Amino acid sequence: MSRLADRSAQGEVLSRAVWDVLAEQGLERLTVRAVAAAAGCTTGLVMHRFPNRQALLLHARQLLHEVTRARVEELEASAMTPGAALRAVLRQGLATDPQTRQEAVVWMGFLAAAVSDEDLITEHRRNNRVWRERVERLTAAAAPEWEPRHVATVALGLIAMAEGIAALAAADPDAFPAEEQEAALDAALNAYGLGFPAEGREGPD
Amino acid sequence: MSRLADRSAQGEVLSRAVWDVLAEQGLERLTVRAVAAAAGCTTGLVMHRFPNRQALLLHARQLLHEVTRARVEELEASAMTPGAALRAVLRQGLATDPQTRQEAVVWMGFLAAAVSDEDLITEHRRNNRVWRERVERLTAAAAPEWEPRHVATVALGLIAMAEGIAALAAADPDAFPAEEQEAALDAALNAYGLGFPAEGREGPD
DNA sequence: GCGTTACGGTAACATCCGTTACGGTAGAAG
DNA sequence: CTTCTACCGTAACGGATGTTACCGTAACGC
Repeated sequence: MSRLADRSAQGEVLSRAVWDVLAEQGLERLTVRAVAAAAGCTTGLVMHRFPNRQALLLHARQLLHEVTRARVEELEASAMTPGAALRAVLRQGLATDPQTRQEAVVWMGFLAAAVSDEDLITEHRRNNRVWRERVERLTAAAAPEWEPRHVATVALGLIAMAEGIAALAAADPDAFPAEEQEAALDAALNAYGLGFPAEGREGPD
Repeated sequence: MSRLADRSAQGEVLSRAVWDVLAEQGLERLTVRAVAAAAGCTTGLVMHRFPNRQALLLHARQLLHEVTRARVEELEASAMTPGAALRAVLRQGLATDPQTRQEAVVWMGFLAAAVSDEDLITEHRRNNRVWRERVERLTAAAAPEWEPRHVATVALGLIAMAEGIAALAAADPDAFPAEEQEAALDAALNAYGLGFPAEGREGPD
């Protein structure tokens, strides 16, 4: 029983080691040995936990999705208004601190790895479509009078902007400080008419 | 003299081979042998043209920047208005056809490779800052009444959106067809108040 | 026409990779 | 306490990688 828990916990430790190597050494140095060293074990444990390197990467990718999904759902649940939920959910996707910056680098590494890995690209597309539907749902809730087509277009713009800012900031943190990232996000929300009601958008209440 | 031309031309051939391998096989399979095979030569020629693999990648990265810069400057020069120039320049950064989609994948591969390559990350930052200044200049020309701070914020939003859309479409072309990409860009330009003056400013209804 | 030189292909080198097989060991079962 | 089993570290293997050394060959100067 404790064995099963240990097994699962070690899978998470190894996946987080994958993230560390991906963030600090890049995809080219993402070897089984490097992951084992980052996790404080040997390649033997890694290869007993996962059938091969590809499965290890896939598990790390899925865990990354699961972690961000949990964080996003908590943000969404604790938001006061749909507009605030939309902003909070998009904001967590930026690269404004070492934590999120590392996640952005890892995210990019998985994307680059997916070019030659059918499982990774499938996982990426599935997760991205879920993410897109979430932002569309939040956008529609924040602007109930919009037509679905416009909702989808704006949601795509917001998703792309958040992802783009994260990529830019991850690669050049000094050039894109946290304040500028958030200012760009808020300016976009305001321009779309999704800013805080007090600042311009008329609310139904 | 023809020797020098051949030398330079072969450097370009090899760099384009780097792009091909990066786009079709990904960063993990970007080996000197794969590049040589894509270029139709052997590793001997590659290693005589460049001192090592890192220099080969750096040259390919620089050539990619040079090619896109030339294309962007031509678009900018032939645009009728600053607003049209801004839109054209941003539009070429999307991933709307096989050509630009491949470029987006290559761009992402270089970014992932830059994590463990000091020269590549330096080159990336320099090119990105040049790119950012260009978009800021075009934005300021399209909206002369804006304050510099707002220009910078909107330009960042536009750059991030274009880059984000390209990344999304490169990884999942079916989910992000060309029309949706352009619609998102136009919607953003309109929302910021940078749409075509002839079309006026349209509301979300 | 001939020697020289530069160019590029071939092959080898050491190293590193993913993966596999084996052995020791710690903990559970009785 | 003994036995056994599951776990994991060690070490090896075949293959691939970046890089180097060597050698044939084709172009250029005289």
